[in-house]
Amino acid sequence: MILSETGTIPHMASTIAQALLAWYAEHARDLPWRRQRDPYAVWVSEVMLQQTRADTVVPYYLRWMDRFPTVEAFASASRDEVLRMWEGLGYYRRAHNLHQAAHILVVEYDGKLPNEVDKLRDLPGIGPYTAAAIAAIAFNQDVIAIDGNLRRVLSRLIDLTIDPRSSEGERCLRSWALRECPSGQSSAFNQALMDLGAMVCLPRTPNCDACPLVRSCLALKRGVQDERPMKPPRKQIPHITVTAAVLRDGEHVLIGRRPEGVLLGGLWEFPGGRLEPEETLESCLRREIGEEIGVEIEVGARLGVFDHAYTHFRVTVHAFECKLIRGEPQAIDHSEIRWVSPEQLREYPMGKIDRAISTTILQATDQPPIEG
DNA sequence: TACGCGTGGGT
DNA sequence: TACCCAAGCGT
Repeated sequence: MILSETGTIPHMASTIAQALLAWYAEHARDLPWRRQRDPYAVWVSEVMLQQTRADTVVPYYLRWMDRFPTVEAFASASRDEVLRMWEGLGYYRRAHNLHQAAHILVVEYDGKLPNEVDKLRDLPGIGPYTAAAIAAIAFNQDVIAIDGNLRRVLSRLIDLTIDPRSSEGERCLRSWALRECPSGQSSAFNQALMDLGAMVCLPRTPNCDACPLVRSCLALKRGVQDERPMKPPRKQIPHITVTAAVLRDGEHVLIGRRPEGVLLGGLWEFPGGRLEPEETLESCLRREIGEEIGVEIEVGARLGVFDHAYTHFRVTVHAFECKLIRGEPQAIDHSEIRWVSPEQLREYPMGKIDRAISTTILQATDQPPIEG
């Protein structure tokens, strides 16, 4: 037997890797981005999958690849169309960075993704995980892409007693996985661990009976599988109250585009803002519209109340019909403002709450004639 | 290192 | 209800 330079036996998979890959060959999820190995498709899917479940991504991915089948097709699309295709997926900076990176690929790489981790890592929106995932899945490079699934699966397998998100914890997981990964099979190896985490080694009540690695799992052996991975305590999230103005001028309503880099950056919204202590909803809205849009308004009927939970805070939005009293609207806090008809609202990418307000406006506008 | 950045499903 | 948490990245 010839040993490689590192002293390991080449192409000799460990017992764990063999069991894992055999399980994967039989149980791999049939996901649309797995039906080919186009690096562009792998890239798009990986970015969509950041902090997002596969079931959620599937319809977005299919629509995306249908509309933007190549890097060039995507790069030449408008910002608003890209955001509309992304609307509902969240973390909108991902769409912005994806678009930026597409332009770089067209100009510097002939529209092709590089196969090296370091070059991938330089593209906007591609961090350590996504760079490794593309290198492994699309190019079969011997790297480990550590995501939430791998953190959980590997933490249990080796019974890691420290936070796997810490640099020390991640180093442990990576070096262990790299030793186990059969050279040249990183694509299947990485995806097998992800599928194991997504289907069997679940966050709560893992289905150890169905696990191909049940005999190797140290946490199970010690009965601490429910306490892995170790996680730091969470902080409480605040709940804020916000007002929003549906400012009308004849048939049109006013919307503004949020600047890039903030919450819901690049998306359109109904202007308004946070309720300060001792303020009424009405005075809050008059103040906010004065500050943001530079006009005086009269606050009319309440259009609706909308609740939403973001990752770091919870919000209740009170939307009001409003009329212009004095002044010409200006884009002060917004990058752009526009008067649009209710029907045009659907063309403007929006977050969850403003889309709900839009829908309420449209329902009030398009009230079909009552039959009978 | 810690935090801001969305949304939806599960319990 | 309220909380958890999911194929992370950028600063």
